Amino acid sequence: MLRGGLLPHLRRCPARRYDGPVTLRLYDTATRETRDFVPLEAGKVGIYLCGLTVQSEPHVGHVRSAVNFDVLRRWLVARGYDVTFIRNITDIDDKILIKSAEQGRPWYNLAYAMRRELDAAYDALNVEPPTYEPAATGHVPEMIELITRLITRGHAYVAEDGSGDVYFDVRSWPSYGELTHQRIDDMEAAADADPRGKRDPRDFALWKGWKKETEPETAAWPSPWGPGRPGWHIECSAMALKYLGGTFDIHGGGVDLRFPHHENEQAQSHAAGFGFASYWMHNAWITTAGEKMSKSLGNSLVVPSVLERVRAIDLRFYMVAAHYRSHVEFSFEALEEAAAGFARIESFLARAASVVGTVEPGTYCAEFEVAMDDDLGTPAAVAAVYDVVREGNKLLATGDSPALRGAASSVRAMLAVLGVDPFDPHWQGASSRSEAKLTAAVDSLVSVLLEQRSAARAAKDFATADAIRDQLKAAGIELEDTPQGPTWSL
RNA sequence: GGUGGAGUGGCCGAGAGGCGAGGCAACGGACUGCAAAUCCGUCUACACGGGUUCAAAUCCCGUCUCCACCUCCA
Repeated sequence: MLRGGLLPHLRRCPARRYDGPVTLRLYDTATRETRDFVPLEAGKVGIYLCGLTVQSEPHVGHVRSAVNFDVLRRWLVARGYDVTFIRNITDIDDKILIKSAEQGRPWYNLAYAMRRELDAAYDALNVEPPTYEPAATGHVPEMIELITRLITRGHAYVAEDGSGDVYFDVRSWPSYGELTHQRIDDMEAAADADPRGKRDPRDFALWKGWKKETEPETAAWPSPWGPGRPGWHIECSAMALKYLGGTFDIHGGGVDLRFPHHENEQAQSHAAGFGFASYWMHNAWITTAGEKMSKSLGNSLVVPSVLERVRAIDLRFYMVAAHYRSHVEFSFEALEEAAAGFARIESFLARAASVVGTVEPGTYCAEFEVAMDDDLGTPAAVAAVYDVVREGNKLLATGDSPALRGAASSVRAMLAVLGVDPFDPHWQGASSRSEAKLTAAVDSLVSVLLEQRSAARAAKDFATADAIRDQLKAAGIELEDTPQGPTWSL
């Protein structure tokens, strides 16, 4: 399992001996501590991540969650685990119904369109597709079964107001509030909310009866309590239990989901007799102007807009360079700084490739492994990458060597865990065929100028040589003189 | 009212009792015809006030400011 220590020539990433077995430690929101990760079944990990409610275009905050958990998944796989990764889609809910009505189109049309937008955003950021992505509307029978089970066990009841709603009875479950360490009596009762046949104002809906006057018939499913649709919380419980079993390893989502969503999921799942999640992980926000993104105007921060200004790989690097439990104050300035830093890593790999050819991803350096094992310490992991890049840059001066190959392959391996390996076909394939043709055309034109410049330099006609360089620079092309000759980049 | 999180150098961002995180920017040096890139070096900070300790950014007490959740928002 231990794969570090194969790069003894690297000063800051030396071979290192561990005192004990390699152990991944994760911060568990439920216990509020970083503890050893022990899977329920050796060698296997089941993860359930709350995906999105597909009601509008995804913004960078949404994809941060996906990126963070994608890194978790990649690291678990790197550690040899067989990972089952389930991320759901909530494709029916109040907001979808309201927005689609406003837009004058069927709710399922809006949900599907936004789902495609979301898929595109995930793909743009190199978030690997989950093992399976269940949609809520495809699992109504499972939800009905779970609700029935809760009613039978005395933890849920049909509303007495004839609405067809079914509620979870929080007073029947003494440990309600356990996940977020709150007492029921301390919770702010939904202010002046219409009790709608609830026994306690904190009871939450498992099933929502169809409202004939305002809701389309297509948004109602038959059930023992009349036509209606599932509540949000029961959806995730039902899908997690179906695909991961009664107990599974990790349940993730954004911090805002801790309450009520995850609290409710846990309560109803436990009340139904299941062990549910062993670890709860929550990623922090990307904020703008100090506020959560959904409160901001947001339009400029939807993923496609952001990607008009920066490359997707730079955006992902920016997200991964911060710890997943830390607030990130989003700004294009900071993003561009991160991109400048990432360019140095890329530039090393490109120059190394020109010397030793393409190297396959190799071993991680020990510091990287230690950092990742410590609750996915990506900031320290990135620092370890920079250490190897620095050593690699020094090695470049001496030409081809096993050490240089080792450094390049190590950098690739570490970047791959973070999902930002520039040689990953995912990023390579981003450019279109016409772009490739364009690049080839520019290259042949630039080559002509470079030959002229070389001739001028050879003749010590530096005025001409510099004029050519300035001309190219004005066209947005930077030159770099290397031992192997001049190279250009945009 | 209840429950969490945050305040770090010019900027971004780690760390969490001692052993210079890292990056960006800037400046100096090496290299270069000059640049660029690269390498070496410089810039030593932790909201405020107390306290504990041989030692505090880190622990304790208090204060200020900000954010999130308690509304079906990642």
